[in-house]
Amino acid sequence: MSVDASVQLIHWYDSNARVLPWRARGEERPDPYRVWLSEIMLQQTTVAHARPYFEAFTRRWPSVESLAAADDSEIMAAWAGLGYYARARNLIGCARKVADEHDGRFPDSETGLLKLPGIGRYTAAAIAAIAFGRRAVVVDANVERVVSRLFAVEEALPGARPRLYALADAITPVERCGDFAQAMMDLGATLCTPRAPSCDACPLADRCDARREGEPERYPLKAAKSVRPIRQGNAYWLEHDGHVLLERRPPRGMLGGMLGFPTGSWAKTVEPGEGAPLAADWDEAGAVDHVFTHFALTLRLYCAPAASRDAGELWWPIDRLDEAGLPTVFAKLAARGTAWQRAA
DNA sequence: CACGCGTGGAA
DNA sequence: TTTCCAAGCGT
Repeated sequence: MSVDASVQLIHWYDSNARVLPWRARGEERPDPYRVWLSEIMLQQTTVAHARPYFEAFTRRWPSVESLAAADDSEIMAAWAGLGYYARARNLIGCARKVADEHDGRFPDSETGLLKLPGIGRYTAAAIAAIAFGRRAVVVDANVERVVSRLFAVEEALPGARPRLYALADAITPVERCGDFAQAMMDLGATLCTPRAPSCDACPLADRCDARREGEPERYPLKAAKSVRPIRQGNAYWLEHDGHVLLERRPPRGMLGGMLGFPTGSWAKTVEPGEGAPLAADWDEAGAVDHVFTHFALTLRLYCAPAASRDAGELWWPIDRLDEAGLPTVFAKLAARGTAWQRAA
């Protein structure tokens, strides 16, 4: 594929680009803060899922300085439901570093951006290209799919990554590099899709080796993946005077830094009632199932009234649990606990 | 470099 | 119902 093919793709993008809230309109350069925020939210996340979060964040925190000044707990709660919570912790660290050490301006080079928490190779390249017009090789899962099809790459992921990167590098132009990157991603998201790609509408169909072979859906080849293990555990709903006991989870690990109900251990098999925060007449209130990336979890819920509330503990008003910013698995438990409370 | 790390929509 | 997967990063 020659450079004029990238021009061809950008031409397609000029009339087919998706309208997205973080994209600048017309000639103006997009706001680096909004580009950064969108790129973090979009990591492993669909546009449809990220969009309302982006709208809420930018309305509440219109600048990196305002975000840097916000409380951790407010930002974590606003992120609740978006998943991969390390992104939110790194988002906070990055905003404060930019505000405190870079005078509120994002670095305009890949190497500068790479020094910031939560910004890896893809995101640094994307921000450099989209926000600052730099020539950068932007390779995400969309680009890997498009490139693997264009050149019918027979090597499987993840081993093919260096080869796909080199191929992407070879077709990346200097001019309008940010638009080229977004064009590749829009192409992957709308036409060159994982299943049933719309080759008939593709601006690069006449240059696509996979299309020529007749099985574009076969690419990218992927290594076989392992089975997802199943774990179980217990969760505890302790109630007093219209409040329920929550705890802030440790800053690292599963759901790190988020609020949740006390739980015992999560393991292949867990005894009923294991890990209770205190001795009580626990009432069994059913169970919830939840599937994470690398394991499936069943949590049994135990409910009991508490004799008192200790200072230093986090007791949340039950009728305002929807404002607590609970990760989805705990939001499911909250629904069961609320049902138990109403029944009692 | 392999693994840990969420979620919800589509087929 | 199950499987796949979506603008990856940190360790």
